[in-house]
Amino acid sequence: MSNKVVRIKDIAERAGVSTGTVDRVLHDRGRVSQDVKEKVLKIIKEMDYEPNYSARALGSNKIYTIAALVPNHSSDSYWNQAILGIEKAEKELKQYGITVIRYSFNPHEVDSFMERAKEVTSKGPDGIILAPLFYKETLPFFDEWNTLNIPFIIFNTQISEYNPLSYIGQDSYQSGLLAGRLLSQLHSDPCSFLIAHIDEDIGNATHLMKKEQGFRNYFSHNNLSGKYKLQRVELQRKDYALFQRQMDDLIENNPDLQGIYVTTSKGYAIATYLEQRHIKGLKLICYDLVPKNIHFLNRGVISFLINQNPRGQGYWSVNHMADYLVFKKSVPVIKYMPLDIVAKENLNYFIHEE
Amino acid sequence: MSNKVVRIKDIAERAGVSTGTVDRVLHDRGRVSQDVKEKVLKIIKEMDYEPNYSARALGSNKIYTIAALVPNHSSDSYWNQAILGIEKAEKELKQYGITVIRYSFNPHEVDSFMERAKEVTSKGPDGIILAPLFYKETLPFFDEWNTLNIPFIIFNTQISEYNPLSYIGQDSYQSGLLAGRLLSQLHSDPCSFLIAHIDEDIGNATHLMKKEQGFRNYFSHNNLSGKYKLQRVELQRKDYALFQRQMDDLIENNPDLQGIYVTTSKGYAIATYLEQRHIKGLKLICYDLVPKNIHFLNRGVISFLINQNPRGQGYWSVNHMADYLVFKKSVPVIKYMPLDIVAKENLNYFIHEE
DNA sequence: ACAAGCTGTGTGTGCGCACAAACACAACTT
DNA sequence: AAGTTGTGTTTGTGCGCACACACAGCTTGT
Repeated sequence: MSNKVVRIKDIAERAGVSTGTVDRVLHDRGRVSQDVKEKVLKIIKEMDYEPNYSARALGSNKIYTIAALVPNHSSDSYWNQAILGIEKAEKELKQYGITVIRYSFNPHEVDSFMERAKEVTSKGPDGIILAPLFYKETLPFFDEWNTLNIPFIIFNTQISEYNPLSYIGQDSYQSGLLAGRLLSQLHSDPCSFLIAHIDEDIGNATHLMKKEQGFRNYFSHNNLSGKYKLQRVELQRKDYALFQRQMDDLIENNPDLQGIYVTTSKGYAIATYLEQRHIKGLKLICYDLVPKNIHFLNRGVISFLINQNPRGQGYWSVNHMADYLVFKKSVPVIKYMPLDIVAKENLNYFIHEE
Repeated sequence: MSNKVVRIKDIAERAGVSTGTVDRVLHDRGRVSQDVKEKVLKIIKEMDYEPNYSARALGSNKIYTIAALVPNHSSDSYWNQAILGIEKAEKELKQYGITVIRYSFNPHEVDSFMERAKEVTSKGPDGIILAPLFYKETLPFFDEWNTLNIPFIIFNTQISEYNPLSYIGQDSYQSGLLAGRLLSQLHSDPCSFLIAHIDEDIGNATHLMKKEQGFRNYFSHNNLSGKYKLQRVELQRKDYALFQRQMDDLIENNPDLQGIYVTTSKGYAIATYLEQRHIKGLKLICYDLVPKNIHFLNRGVISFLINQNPRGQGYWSVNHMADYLVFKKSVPVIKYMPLDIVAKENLNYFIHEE
């Protein structure tokens, strides 16, 4: 194969037409006779043409606005990290005419989300990225954006219907499986494990149910159901005294309790409790590199963290949208983020990740 | 801050000079008076100028050849993966005029390396990437390339002296620490662990020594030296009967042996032995997602793999070289790859990684 | 003293592409 | 028959940058 890069001009020459015609064929802008179109397409294929993305970005000096609909619970560094990723991508893509406008909502108030989503819709951005925390309430917006022809990318929480341009995030079920593996390897003798959902309405949070399902299936698939006893518990931290009492009860009633799997980033809540009560030896696994979790990981109270990489999720969401809008590249329908197992010793690479 | 992207033209305007002058300042091509240079630099900083890399790559239609000096032991999928990463980068960068020429050598024969390295030097490429497996023999080439002004990037094995443009790979010491953490968490009762170097001349392989050092230091730093006994062993598989006998001896003489840390990707050798001898319960940790290791990871013989991501190393090596040559970006002196902990359940994400 | 070389500066061109504008020509209308 | 629309095509311009070139004013060497 030749090492010369094929340009539009080369195709035009071979086809005996001008570059403008080739351009119209490439972008399907019409105004090309059927036979010429076919001829050009054939030559494009033959010569294995690949557009020069630099030139493409340079030539079209459009300005694209991307709306980012992201929770903004300032106390929750998880979402802040997602925003950091978004901002990083924005900085890199600014020169291609990408501007990201953030619309933040309260992740615990549906109304707040609805209001912001309406605002986004009225602004008519070129693309939307969002973390669809409220399943039911989000669907009508998907419908509307589809009819308005606004592409949208979802991240963090998977919703396959209503064809988003792309989903970016983890496979919750698989991460449950992984958590099962980790806990069972940390304690190989028969004992009981807890599955803790903290501060969540798990009826509405399908991804947490998937995590639990994965966790449970790890044990059944590996014939460990007889060896380990599993128990689910839902906890709220609003009333901390109550939280403590519930934990006290759990510890007391489960003398063979050896491990706890927290399905969210709230593992630090249990870690705090364990330190207060001077309970040692209990294996604790939860999600995400928020400062409190890192604190307890370093102290050995949390054994492992599973990194959901919110920063990467934000970054790739914007990036894929830009690939679609600016470079007209095809983007993958699903981009599963890796399930990073984080211990004290490899923590740094996930914090400082570029 | 304004959302307008700053161009060379804007800087020229503000400085009251032409774009050519700004260009000369930017590339330090001389022919600019000292005061003008300072003024322009000041304005560049003030306006937070960032070059448009698309335009930069577009304008200069040079062709760059990068020489890749990589082991090619066809039976070793580790290096094949590195090559896959290199090829992926090459494909992406072809349109910017990057061509990668591979020079493969036998990783077990110094002469083979020397010969190829000489060949590379005589071809005078625009940049060189290499895995410097033979420390002593590589240094003279570094010297030569430095005088010839050929930038080189090393990966996989770190050599800090002789200022390479960049090192890409893992922090061996840190990965030893991590291995210590993993093994000690897998077996929390007092016992003894083995550090196994297989098929290597560890006198010449500094990175393996660093791994061992890290591993040992994990235990001393965490006051676990009393609890766990550590023992180093060097094994060769050439004579497999001998290998087996050595292993038999080790098992017999260490009744409290509970875990083995293999400093390379050769963990599958020990896994094979363990299966043959029907030895169960021994915890095994080693490196890299080569097929045989994956096989034993799936069967539970290997507990965890630490992924050194050869694919990523190859990819980033070419990428950084292109950043330097084509886009004139500054590249980081060290890019440490993350220490990925791989279990059966998160294996997929590291295999199919884009 | 005057060509030759150096220094500091401005100008012009082209990279591959997107897109607008211009153009040619046919098929209709009125 | 002249105008009107629509279709297929070409031509031209500009994106931001690198780099070759032009040129003026100055310093040398002979």
